Amino acid sequence: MTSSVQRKRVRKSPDDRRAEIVGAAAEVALTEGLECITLRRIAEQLDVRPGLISHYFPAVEDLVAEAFGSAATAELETLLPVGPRDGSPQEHLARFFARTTGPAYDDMSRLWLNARHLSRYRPVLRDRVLDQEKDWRGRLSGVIATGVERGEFRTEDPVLAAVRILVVIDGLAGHANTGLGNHPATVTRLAAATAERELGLPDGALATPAATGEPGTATTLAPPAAEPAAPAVEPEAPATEPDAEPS
Amino acid sequence: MTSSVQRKRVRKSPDDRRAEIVGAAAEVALTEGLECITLRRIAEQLDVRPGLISHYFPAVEDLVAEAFGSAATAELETLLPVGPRDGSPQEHLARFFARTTGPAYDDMSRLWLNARHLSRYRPVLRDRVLDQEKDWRGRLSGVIATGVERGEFRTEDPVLAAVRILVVIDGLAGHANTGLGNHPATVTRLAAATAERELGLPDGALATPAATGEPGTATTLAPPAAEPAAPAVEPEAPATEPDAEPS
DNA sequence: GATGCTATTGAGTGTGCGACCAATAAGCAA
DNA sequence: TTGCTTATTGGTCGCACACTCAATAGCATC
Repeated sequence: MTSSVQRKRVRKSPDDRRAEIVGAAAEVALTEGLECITLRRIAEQLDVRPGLISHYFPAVEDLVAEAFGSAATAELETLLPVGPRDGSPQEHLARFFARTTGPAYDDMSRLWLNARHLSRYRPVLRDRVLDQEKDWRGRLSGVIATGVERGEFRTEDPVLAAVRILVVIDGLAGHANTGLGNHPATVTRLAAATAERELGLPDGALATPAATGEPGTATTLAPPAAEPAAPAVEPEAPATEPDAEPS
Repeated sequence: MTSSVQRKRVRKSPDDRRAEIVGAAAEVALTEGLECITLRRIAEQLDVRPGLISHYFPAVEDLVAEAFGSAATAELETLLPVGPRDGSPQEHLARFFARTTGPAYDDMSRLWLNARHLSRYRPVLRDRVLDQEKDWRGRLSGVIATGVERGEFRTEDPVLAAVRILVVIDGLAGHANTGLGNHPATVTRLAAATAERELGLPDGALATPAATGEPGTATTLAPPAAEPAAPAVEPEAPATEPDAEPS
């Protein structure tokens, strides 16, 4: 009896529900930030009650780490797919830079920044960040090593080269996120340019299709050489929502 | 009457008090993070009541921005002093890299990371971050421009070179803060190496005193040389406290 | 030594957070 | 259909936060 209507319940298998929760949290993390992963916010997203989230993740910190791991893993998968390499390592890297310096990567770079900062206070997240760094480094150095084997690249230490490349990308990300828009191509060019230097490639070898203007005048002082062959992969534009204030 | 002892009050001039508050907030920002700048925390630091902080900063967000600006300005001042240049631009840059890639810069790089992330949610801080970026960029490009005038450096666009250098430094900072310690010298070398390339300098020209091994062989494919000796410019060790959980 | 200005306090408001738990209903198995 | 397991709910607790404001006391001035 009584007027209080009982809420309709949808009962799902723990595995499904758990995956659903992590998915929602990853989405919130990408669009609004890791701090916005709260019991109430995720519950609202899934149209369930906060208690349910607590049931699956007794400590929210674990959900935060899981959400970051999920998002980062997914991004790495589209960034450097491990499966059938349909192109040369050089083409792979060119696509890699095209995406990481493009708008499609904005959310992800914000998330990396977010995770790096937050991992200062949250040990579980911190470990996840270290894991992801390892994965990204491993995947990238793998591509590089393959390139070296094929004689496309020349470097003594693929891992070191990978780390340096990732460092530059993160640096660009940090700056891009603060400014209103992205950096001009002359700045983002730094990423590919670093890679070219690390891998013994000619200037412009890893240039983004769009930036194919006058290669050689741009980079530094070098009057270069090779024309950048156009690798044909343009990243899709991600749907982004306005941010929310977490405090 | 009554047993409740009244708290002893120390009355100071608004200017002094305000400066004191900003100073305390800057210290907390550097050691514990911008999120730890709360009315209670800063009040405790100064042994006053929270209400007093509110009195000087009706919106905490303003204090946060002020604290960041204060800390960043101070750091820039020791990093690239504007006054009497006692050395050549090249020496200036070498010291710049020695410090930015050393342990004395740890707190500051964490703070930059912190501020960049937090500025996503706090407009006032965001503006401050942009201001500081402008200052740092201007100061660094100034040194570079001087070097160009003197024929020490060679670059088409000092500002572009400055931005690229700062991007690399921030990238290193982000990675260093996540990992347990700092990166090995082979990675941090990336910063000076980028600058050398941007400025048309020979490899190793900006190397840290310690890393001054075999200039010219080091940068990319070559095995790095010297073991770290005692650097001439040794930064003071900052007193660091264990972190607190801001939420 | 008295007076007035104001820097500082103490007490309180409302909000959002994670965490906890007994009660409840969904849906599978008998 | 009946019963049982358990996924899900609703409600509550305590804490930390920013912010407000009348009351109070330090101190310069007279």
